[in-house]
Amino acid sequence: MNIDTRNTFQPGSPQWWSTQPRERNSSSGRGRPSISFEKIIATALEIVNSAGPQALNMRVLADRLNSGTATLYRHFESKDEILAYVVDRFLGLLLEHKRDLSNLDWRGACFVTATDFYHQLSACPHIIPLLSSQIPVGPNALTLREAWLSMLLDAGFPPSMAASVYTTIAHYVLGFASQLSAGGRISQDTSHHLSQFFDRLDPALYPSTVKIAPQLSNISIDDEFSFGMKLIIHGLDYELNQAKLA
Amino acid sequence: MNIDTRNTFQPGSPQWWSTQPRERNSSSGRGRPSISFEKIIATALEIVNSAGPQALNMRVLADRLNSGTATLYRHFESKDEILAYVVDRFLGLLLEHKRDLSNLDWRGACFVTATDFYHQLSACPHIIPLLSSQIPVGPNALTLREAWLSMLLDAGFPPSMAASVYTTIAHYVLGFASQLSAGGRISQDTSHHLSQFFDRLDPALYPSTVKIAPQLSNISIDDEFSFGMKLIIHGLDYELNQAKLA
DNA sequence: ACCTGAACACCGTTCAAGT
DNA sequence: ACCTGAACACCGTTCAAGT
Repeated sequence: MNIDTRNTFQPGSPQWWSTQPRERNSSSGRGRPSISFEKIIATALEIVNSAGPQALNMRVLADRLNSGTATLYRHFESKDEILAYVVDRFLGLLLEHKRDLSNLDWRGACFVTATDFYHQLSACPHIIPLLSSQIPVGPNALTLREAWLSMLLDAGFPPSMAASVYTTIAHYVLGFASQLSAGGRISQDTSHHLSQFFDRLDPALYPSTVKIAPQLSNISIDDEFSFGMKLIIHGLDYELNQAKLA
Repeated sequence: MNIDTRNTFQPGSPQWWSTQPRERNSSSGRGRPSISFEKIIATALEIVNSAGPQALNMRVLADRLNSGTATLYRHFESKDEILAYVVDRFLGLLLEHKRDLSNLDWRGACFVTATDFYHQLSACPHIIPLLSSQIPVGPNALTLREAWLSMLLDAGFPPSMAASVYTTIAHYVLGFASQLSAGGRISQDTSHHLSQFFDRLDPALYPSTVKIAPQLSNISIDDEFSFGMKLIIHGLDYELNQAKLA
């Protein structure tokens, strides 16, 4: 736990992103910096992915780059800015692995896209807390959002509904992933402990919890994810028909 | 941003909770401590609610209690333990304000319970990041889970499905609330900035995003929440019928 | 001009001294 | 026995000195 928000990230004033890809001093002729923008972010993402956000501190990052902490501040305003770029680079992975959705209807496309997002998050659980603490507005985030929204518009959702659908699904995936990261730090060990904990509860006090204890902790989290996504898509189907009738 | 997880909370081994309400040295006759367990948690919750988790540090908390930091460690093992109790105390508010659901069917009960939870989170947005970073297993968390699960079982959901439904809705509410807290730090100001940011995007690059920009940032977040909850409940209705037929 | 070691400020935690 | 000021370890950030 231990959420530290000393330097509050202001998602509403995304001061680090321009609407055009920012030209960083990556190889600007004379006086080229010894470490590049890209190299810093790549290294930071490596550290986060392998050891979690708490393992990323400016000293470790600088050391890994054979540099000093102060040098990092020549490239980035703050650690938060670095983390924002790390998140966007992670979202870039989704773009790279994007599947062909052209022969799926919107139901299939929603399911596949959400599931791919979820699986990518499962593969990089350490990214999840970072994603919940900011509204991603980097270039890759924008591209992903655009793809989602245009798919929904093409499927015939009215604009106001497309926005709601996008929000609903995004929140569902993120909410699911959040608990994944909370429970997933040492997941094999953890779920066993959790299951034991629920089993040991007094059945007189918590009859339903005890009854469902095996399901609560042993069911495949992936199956639970699919279950909820199907619920949402089914509900969407209904709403879309209502909207078309109106 | 700036997620600090130095002292990782282990949700699977909830070492601080017993299955019976723990008897703390609140007024144990002789040698009573100058500050009580309850007083510490109440003060910590006040600080978190009014100024956010980042404002809660051991020095501030000790000062507010006219004590020293070391004294806090006579009552709690760590700051994380304090935060876990803060979360459970927050969940206690939900129990206090619980509405009578007896004349609602499960659809209404789901909707009302999820919405009340969501509203309580909106009223205490600073609690949200704490909730996503742990699986609550305190006494109030257990009582709430029990109420949910027994309601679902009573409604005729088979046990395995009740667990999935509980998980789905919990994740949805939390995912929604997460973005609320990410975007909600200075929400009135923030949503204006976000909307400006989306408006200024190049329509050639992000046509759908620009088209939906007003919806994306201006739509009432409460309406979006209701929309998604209705989707889920509608989907549940379908699944429950399927299960009953099988 | 660019880089960076060293310092500063801050915070969780512990310890030894005080009552 | 209980409390707590002071110290320790750690980390984000800055600054002044070095090249």
